[in-house]
Amino acid sequence: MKKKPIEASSSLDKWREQLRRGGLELAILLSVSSTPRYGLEIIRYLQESTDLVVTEGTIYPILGRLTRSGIVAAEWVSGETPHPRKYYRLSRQGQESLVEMLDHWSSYRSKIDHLVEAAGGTKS
Amino acid sequence: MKKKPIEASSSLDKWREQLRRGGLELAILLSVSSTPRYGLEIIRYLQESTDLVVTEGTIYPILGRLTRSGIVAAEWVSGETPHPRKYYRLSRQGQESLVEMLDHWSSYRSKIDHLVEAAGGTKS
DNA sequence: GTATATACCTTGTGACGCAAGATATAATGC
DNA sequence: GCATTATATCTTGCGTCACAAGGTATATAC
Repeated sequence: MKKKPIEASSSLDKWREQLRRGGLELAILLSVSSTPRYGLEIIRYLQESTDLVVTEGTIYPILGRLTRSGIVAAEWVSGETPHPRKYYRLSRQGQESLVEMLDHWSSYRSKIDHLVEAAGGTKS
Repeated sequence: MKKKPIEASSSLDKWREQLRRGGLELAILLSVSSTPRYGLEIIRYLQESTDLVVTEGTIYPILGRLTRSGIVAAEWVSGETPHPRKYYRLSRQGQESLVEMLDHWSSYRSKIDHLVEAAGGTKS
């Protein structure tokens, strides 16, 4: 028994997931924008600094995509640690993309907040 | 050739889409939270007040899902307009969900903004 | 009666995140 | 040696979702 009430993914849970996904790429880019980081390190960084939970199955495909499109650059570093690590950093193009993304994020945030205010008009 | 460089949906475009999706449900709920609205009206409202572009193929499935899960309630109104309209409003449960979603949105926004600040630390 | 306008709904497609599992390397325990 | 553990990266398969495109319904205009 026990069975742990698998009402698990309520529509609210799903929504939270969806929202998180929206900013995932941005969060990852921000993680490697000021200093290079490797995969697992990004996961830990996001968890520690924002409690955003990202798993390996999520992050590696995204990093691969970002690398292929030239937004981040990857470099293997071995010898200093047990297992070689692949460090990612923003490319020149990535820096430009990031600026645009931040701009877009800020504008998007304002739009939602505007809706919230418009809707909350009845509140005291 | 010609071929029109179908770099069409650049990775940036895709990202913008993804971000928008994250807040879509919230935006729709906010649209009907202070006053009932029908489908096309929601589309126009979002476009006019936030320039968020949502199409019918997007909104009806979402409204259907929200109705099935009891977050919004739908009511047909006919007779007063050429074509009958289906008005949506927040249910009691929907009001509770909305409060939680707003709370979550606010927290999520802070997390991303926190990352932005952390990353921007190097900027002169 | 056909064209136009408004409104709602459905189907097919492609992208995506992610759980689960595979692979690699090296240190530690016996 | 050989198994275990720890760290690290990568891949596969599944389910979900937004959305373009196409379909249905109603009423007015010509």
